[in-house]
Amino acid sequence: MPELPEVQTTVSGLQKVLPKLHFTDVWSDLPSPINTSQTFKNKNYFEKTKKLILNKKVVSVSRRGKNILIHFEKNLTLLVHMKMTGHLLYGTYFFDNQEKVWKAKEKGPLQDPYNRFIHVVFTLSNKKHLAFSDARKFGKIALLEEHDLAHLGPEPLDAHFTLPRFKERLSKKPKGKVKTVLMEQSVIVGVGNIYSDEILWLAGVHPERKVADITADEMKAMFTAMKQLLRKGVDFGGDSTSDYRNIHGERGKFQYHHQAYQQTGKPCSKKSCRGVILRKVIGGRSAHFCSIHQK
DNA sequence: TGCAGTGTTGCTTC
DNA sequence: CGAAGCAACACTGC
Repeated sequence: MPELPEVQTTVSGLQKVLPKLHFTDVWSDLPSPINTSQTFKNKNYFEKTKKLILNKKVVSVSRRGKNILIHFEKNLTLLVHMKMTGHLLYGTYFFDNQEKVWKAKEKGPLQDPYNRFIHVVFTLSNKKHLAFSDARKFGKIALLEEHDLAHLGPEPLDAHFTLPRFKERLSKKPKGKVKTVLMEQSVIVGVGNIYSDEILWLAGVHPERKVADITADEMKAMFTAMKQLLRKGVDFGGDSTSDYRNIHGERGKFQYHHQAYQQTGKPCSKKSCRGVILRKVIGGRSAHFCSIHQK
């Protein structure tokens, strides 16, 4: 789910609704949420954070890599990472005392089954809610700290991110397999399993090629494919192959344009290529690629 | 029915 | 130091 285009879709949605509002309450089903040490899983941390963010106006919402940043007045920022199965959902919710879960009042996409995994609910000053659902509870919600973003590579869709810079970043890991390196957030942010498969299919590069052996032409092809596919992902509102939803509970449409990801066994759709899409575990992730044209 | 597979990432191990 | 493996968790689908 959430790679750069999905996170950007969520952020774009939040940018339309959150600024100028403030949170009037925060609920969470402690101690079940959310991920590791300094997060909402810790009751003291939750209470402390709640006290800090309540009644402060949201100034803006931004994205850094796959991190969502909600900026409040007084220089306070809340970081939300959706990891595998997180969603931020905006709507009017109510707590069902019988079933002990939050439910959306609206009919429509927000009635989605993922509501039953809501673990955090922010009540907003317009009486609506921002709910965080997360089936696998890998997600992270915490106050932003300096070191959270320190290790991150450059933004691939930034206009200043050029081909020479792309080569320079990848060459930090000359011995790495190219698919793995593309997904490393310290090299470039935003690319995950789906988009890396699609980028390498379009560029015609085998996912297990060592970075040091990639030719200049191939570098250029990967760079172009990366910009093109991430933009396409944003344009289609993200990828809902699995459970990604935007803040209104609606699906993205990038999944209808996969050429490689989860296309195992299908004929390759590249013009006059006779290949078939293979699946292989590379670096612990399932990689999908054409048997012929990705060399 | 059981087990393999699922977007991420950070920690441990070699 | 870097690369690889695995754990965090819970569900879906074959």
